[in-house]
Amino acid sequence: MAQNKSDSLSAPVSQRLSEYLLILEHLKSQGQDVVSSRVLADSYGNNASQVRHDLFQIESTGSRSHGYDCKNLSEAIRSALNLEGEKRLCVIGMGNLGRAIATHVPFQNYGMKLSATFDIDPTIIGRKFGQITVSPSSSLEATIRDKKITMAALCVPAEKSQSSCDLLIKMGVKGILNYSRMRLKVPKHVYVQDEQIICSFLQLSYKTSL
Amino acid sequence: MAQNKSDSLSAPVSQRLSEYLLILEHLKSQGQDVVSSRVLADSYGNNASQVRHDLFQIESTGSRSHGYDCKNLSEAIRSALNLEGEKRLCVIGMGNLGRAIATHVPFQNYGMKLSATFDIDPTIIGRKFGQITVSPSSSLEATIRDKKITMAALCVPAEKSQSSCDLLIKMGVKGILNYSRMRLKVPKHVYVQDEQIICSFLQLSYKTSL
DNA sequence: TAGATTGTTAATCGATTAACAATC
DNA sequence: TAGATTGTTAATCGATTAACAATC
Repeated sequence: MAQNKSDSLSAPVSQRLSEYLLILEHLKSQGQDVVSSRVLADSYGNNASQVRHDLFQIESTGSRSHGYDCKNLSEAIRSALNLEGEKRLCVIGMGNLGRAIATHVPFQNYGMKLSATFDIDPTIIGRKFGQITVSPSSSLEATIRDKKITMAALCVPAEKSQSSCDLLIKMGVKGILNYSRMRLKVPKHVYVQDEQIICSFLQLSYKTSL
Repeated sequence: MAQNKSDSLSAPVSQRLSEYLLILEHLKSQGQDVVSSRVLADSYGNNASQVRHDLFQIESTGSRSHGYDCKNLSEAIRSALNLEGEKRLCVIGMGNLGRAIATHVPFQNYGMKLSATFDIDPTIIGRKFGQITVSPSSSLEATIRDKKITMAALCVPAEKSQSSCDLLIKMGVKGILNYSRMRLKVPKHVYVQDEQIICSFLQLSYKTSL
């Protein structure tokens, strides 16, 4: 057995594991039972050595000479990424991006549950996107507390983002995906991941200009 | 002087440079003329040493003892990221995510121009999001050719993504931001960046579970 | 068995951080 | 001048790749 199977995974590794998981789900849906590190690597776009090195860090159980059982591996990755249980999250700001997230992201397949969505606009409050009816922002504090929400996606305009963020943290939210155009100031115990869409385009622009 | 100022930047560096650029634009909008590596680092969330090391790789011109002139630095980063000129791009699939991109991403501030948006749904074709009226997917080939579009954001359902992608590549598109839930198969000369939103949430979930 | 593919360690490579001289 | 901050190199750290024995 040995070492650090239970230590936390580095960011590149956990990132890749979650992408392997999506690939596995797709393979399973196509009736594939087994996959080799080679095939996984071809699909992800890295190499077999890295795939095996990544999987070596979790409780994975490949069969030497036959590759990995898709179902087992999917479960091993889910376990390594702590996807068991049901983490509750909310979306703040139900413009087009908030709607896209509420409507199309398959949280329930990955141990998450979208428990609430919020907006301040009276013409949006009460509408339903995905499974959820939009609540007024004024009910944010009570809702987060009552539904024990621990994560949030922030999809509000730049001016509103820091104040929304402060409120979320005050109510005990531990992780925030920040889609707003402002960087957030947060205490150390809160995890913020910046997802400014323009940056993806800047990267795309740079890479295609080489 | 010396070495590799004109060589291409590594992915982590170009990534961070684009985020520094956003921070600089914000500082400028607040009337800040000058910024130190320390302040930039505090805002980005790394350390001053890394900021200087990153900026060292481009034609930046800080003033020892006073920091960097925001305007100069912004221009130096723009130049390093090849943001000069006007790169034309399109969005395929005008559901909520396509609309969010067309409406809220400030392409024109960063050397890009959204030249077309496409959908197959007749109830969406002809509507206007951002500056652009949605075109029918049937006109995709002609439009990409005529408007010399070189980049695309793919926001279509999983089933449609590979065929849309093939068409884009056939018409000469060099870079694709893939928001669809499928990994794409592309020839080596095409750059694809996967942006599956669920992966951001998986990462958030993992980090907040530690 | 022979062939394929994993598990695992070691080697390489690249990215981050530290340090400090240069200088505004 | 003294203090602040950059520019730049070297040291450290971590991530990726290579290699191959184990084994199904």
